[in-house]
Amino acid sequence: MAGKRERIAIRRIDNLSARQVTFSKRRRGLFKKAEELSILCDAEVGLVVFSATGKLFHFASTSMKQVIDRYDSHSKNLQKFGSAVSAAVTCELDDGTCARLKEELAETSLKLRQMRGEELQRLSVQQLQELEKTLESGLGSVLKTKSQKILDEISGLERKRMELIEENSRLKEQLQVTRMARMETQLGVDSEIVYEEGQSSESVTNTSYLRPSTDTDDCSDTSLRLGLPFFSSK
Amino acid sequence: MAGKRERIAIRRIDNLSARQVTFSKRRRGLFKKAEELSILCDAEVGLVVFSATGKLFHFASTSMKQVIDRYDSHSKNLQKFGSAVSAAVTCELDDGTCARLKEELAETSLKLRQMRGEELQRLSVQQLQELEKTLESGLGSVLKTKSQKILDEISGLERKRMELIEENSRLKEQLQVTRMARMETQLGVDSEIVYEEGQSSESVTNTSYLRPSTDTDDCSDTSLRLGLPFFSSK
DNA sequence: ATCTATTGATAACA
DNA sequence: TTGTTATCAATAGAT
Repeated sequence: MAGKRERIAIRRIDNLSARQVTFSKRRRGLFKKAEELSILCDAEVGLVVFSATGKLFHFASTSMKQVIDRYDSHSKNLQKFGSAVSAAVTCELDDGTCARLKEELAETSLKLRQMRGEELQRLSVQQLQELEKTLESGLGSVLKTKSQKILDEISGLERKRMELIEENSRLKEQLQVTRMARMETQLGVDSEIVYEEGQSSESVTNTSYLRPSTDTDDCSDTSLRLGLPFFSSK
Repeated sequence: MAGKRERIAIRRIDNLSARQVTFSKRRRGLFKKAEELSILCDAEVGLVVFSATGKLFHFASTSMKQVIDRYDSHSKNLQKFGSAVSAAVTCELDDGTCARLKEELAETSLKLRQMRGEELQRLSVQQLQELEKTLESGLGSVLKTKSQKILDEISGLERKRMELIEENSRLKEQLQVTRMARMETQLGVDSEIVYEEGQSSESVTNTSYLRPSTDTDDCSDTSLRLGLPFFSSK
């Protein structure tokens, strides 16, 4: 049936459609792996891909802006120019703020890591106990919020479903009226027209107007019935 | 011989060294696939990865600058002013570090608050699920660490207890020897001395030397017995 | 770092 | 495009 697969050389694929197919498949795989790496290893990952046709695809574990900023700050440590004096002054003015920020960040991220279960060795049993309480209460809130969201989603969907059911009923009624009008029209013309139209019709109603007596009880439109049969209790 | 490999769940790897090993392996794989995609499908690819320890890894099929510029021009129709005042540009670059720190701090403390169960409303069910996993795994680590610490404390106390018991034995022996010597001395002097010393003694052994026959089985040092009453089975 | 049993990705085909 | 399958490639766990 399928692929007698061979290893392929890593060079541009000449065939256009094969190249496009491969692009789709490998792109998905690449993005999947990028995300997995960021989750598994707690890494910050940014990935940008432009197809040969110029279409953009991107992924960032945090945000692309953050990744790019961080990348710039890493690689631009070796870039000085022009007004070095004013730059130095400006920088020094901010040093105090920066230092404080760094400290605060260090402390906050330590707490975060500890909540994730890292670097617990230095904590006392007492502190661990407190952390445990905090985690349990946080977990409780998360579970509660999650449940609420799921319930909200369900009722939203239910509402939409009801709206669609209503609309369906309206459409069905209109359809019925239209068919009636049609039948009355037919009664006043030559029956050959029925033959011709029967040949060319592609509508979902096909030839049902030829047997109007079964129209209301043959359950022709099953899409209206999903989960809500006519005998539904109310 | 080698790997009984199991599928792994895509969630943060708790064990630090395992996480680092996986990071190395998967990072190589990811970069390889990024390059292959760019070659095979004639795509422009940019990939940036920061390890959990902050180390930077990057790949670009053309140049990172070009990729980022192209990304910006695609995603931002609201461009910044070009090359206005060089001083202003310089300032922004230097502020970059500070601004980035602020951003990072904001994000980190948001994550921390979310782990404590606050500000969960904006999260999707998916994200809540992730948070739940993280909390559960963190809680697991905390409980494990706490248990270990308690066990360590217990064995530490046990060790000290044993040391004290040993020391006690030594002291008892010395005491015995001393008494013997004393008694021998007493045989040659007035017995009144016994009375005087009995009055001034404040040692835990108090006057037990008056009844040496019970000395070896009366368990004289009660400080070692807390929670271990005399009738304790042993 | 090196080695494999396995899982995972994907080239060719439908 | 989507799905299937035979194969190749990546990699988790062990050494």
